[in-house]
Amino acid sequence: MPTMKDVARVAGVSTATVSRSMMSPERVSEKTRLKVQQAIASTGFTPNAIARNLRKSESKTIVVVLPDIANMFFADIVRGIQLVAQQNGYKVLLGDSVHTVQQASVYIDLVKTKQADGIISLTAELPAEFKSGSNIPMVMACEFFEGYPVPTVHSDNYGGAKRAVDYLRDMGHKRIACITGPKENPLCGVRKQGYLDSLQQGKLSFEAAAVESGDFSFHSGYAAFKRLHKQYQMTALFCFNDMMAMGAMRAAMEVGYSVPDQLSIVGFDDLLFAEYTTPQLTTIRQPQKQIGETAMKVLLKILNGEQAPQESVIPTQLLVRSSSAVPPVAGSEHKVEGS
Amino acid sequence: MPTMKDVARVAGVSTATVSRSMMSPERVSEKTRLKVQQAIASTGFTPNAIARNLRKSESKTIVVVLPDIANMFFADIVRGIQLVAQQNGYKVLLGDSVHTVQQASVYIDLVKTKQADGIISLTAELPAEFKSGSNIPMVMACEFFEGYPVPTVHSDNYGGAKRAVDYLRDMGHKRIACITGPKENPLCGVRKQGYLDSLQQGKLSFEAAAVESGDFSFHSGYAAFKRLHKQYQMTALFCFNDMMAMGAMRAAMEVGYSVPDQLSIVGFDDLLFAEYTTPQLTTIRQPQKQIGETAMKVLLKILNGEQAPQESVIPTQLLVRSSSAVPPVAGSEHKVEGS
DNA sequence: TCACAAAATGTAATCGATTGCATTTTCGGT
DNA sequence: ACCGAAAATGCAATCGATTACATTTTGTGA
Repeated sequence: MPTMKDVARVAGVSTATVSRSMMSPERVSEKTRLKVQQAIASTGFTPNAIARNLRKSESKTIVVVLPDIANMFFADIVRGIQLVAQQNGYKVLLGDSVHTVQQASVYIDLVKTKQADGIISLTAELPAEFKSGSNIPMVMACEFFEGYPVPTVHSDNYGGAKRAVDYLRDMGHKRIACITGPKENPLCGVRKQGYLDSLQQGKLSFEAAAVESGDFSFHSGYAAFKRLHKQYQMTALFCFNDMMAMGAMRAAMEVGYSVPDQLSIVGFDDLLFAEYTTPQLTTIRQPQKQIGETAMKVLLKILNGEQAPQESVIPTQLLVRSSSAVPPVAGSEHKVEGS
Repeated sequence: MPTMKDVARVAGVSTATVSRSMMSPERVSEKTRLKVQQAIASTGFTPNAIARNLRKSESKTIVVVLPDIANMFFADIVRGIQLVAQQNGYKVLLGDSVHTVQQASVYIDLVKTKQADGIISLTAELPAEFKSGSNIPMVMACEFFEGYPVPTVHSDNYGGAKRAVDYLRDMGHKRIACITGPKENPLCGVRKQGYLDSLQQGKLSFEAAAVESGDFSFHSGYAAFKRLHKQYQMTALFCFNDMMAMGAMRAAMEVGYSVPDQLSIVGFDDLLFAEYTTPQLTTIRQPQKQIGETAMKVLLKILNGEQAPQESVIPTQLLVRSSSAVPPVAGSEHKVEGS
């Protein structure tokens, strides 16, 4: 591999001049700049970015940590990050942590070892060091630790959940069930509060039997519904994400509910696939691209040493499709087995 | 940030000793190694990998170029790559090329500039330089240029397609339609040959009207079916991927086919979602993880200067689920509008 | 034509680790 | 206690670029 020295020799100048004709061409005369360019072409020289990074101690690279590359929810967030990063001369690399802290550490080490300048984490499964604050430039998107010292960007989970349930109430539903995510997930607490507040606002009483929890997967939604429908007679169901909503929809159909006539289902996320289900899923859309853009902007501020907002909340949006409708008229509800 | 010099000063040794106690501990006495370890801990030192990479001129990092991070088909391939990479001390970073050659170049430049050691490309949308052979360590997985000098790993497209159509024939289907991918995609030519050969082997005549093409997206599958069912009366449909199969299934149901009673549908890929459709999709499974593992193994050979196979073909597998069945008895076929 | 500021270029230090070679220390054997 | 080999350590060059500072060249006005 040719180095700058080779180019310098061929062009008959010093390496400093070669470097300058790339970094700050205005400081080099037209004539020599041309010579250098030709020398670069004839040698097939590509600057060794490692050496440059070492010298400038920056890599113009940021790493995005994903908990699961198969989870399409993150795709548009990454696109948003990429857009803003590119506009500011940064490269984006992705790391799949496969939901493990250990793998996440590998990517975080890239920053510690100066191979990357900063991190945007789309997962909360991170090494403990972040709980006490660290000096690694990092932004969390989508998830958050409560009160942890890491700047966070996420959508309006409370507002979105409340909007979903308000919508069902407004159509006249009185018995609204809910499938939550894992209880320890802080985001779930917030969404659940939205659910509860909407019920209360509509003077509907909360029943513990109306709530089941899953782990955000299709199968957990399926299983949760199978438990749920035995213990609670409902006309509407709000799920904390689309995957579980799809699983629940499958389960509901299997046990004889017709959707949306006897059961309205609302999800959360607006996955691409939410549109492809039959019936198409009504859901709360998270503006993923905007979340990504915002996260990157916050990270840029941190990298530039500016003051960065500790928390950025992005509004959500209700998308009404065909999995939800007014409640069934009395007598046409789904009959629970054995009752 | 503390450097090795700081550690050396604190431990009262030279930087060489510090380096050695990390790189080759057996060459350092027990006593000093301990001193060094304490010094490392007390200074909070993390080695600067950039400096190391510069010196050793390797980064132990490989980059995987994805055409579209939202396409879940690639997820398990990445996992397979990651597994083998990790076992061999390599880090894996992903780059989303968003189907553009320009973005792909950015990631390829990482290798040219020594920030990464090699590339596994999951897309054929690459700069022209590869057509004539390049000295960049690279492996292509899933796609391939015909006759290009880049080692390739892909599944048995011909055999998979033929298997799918054989299966439909064996159940008694006589009118088997097909939705292909873009005609210019080399992989499509191969799959189509599998389709044709199976027809011929079953003494079924090929009709041009039985074939429509899409671009692998849900919507294109949907649109292709809407064209197809007007021009060809079929009892079975083979789609070149699952997304299009899902789109076609939606379209088929909309125009009144019942699946699988009146129409059997078989896809290709085995996406996670193929299992979640109603009815569940029969498909040709590509062993994605194995493709990833193989690709990484090939890349390792290249990186180690060993002889690498130019082409590796991974067998596929037929997964029979509920979107396919024996053909309808005479009289119960779907009636084409207006006929 | 000369003086002097501005522009162009070169010299050499630097980034932070690794490592070949030289030097010092340790230790077993006598 | 002494010798020599082996083990441990240190010195300094090196990877390939960037850049402060020094030096040379160019160009301008009188």
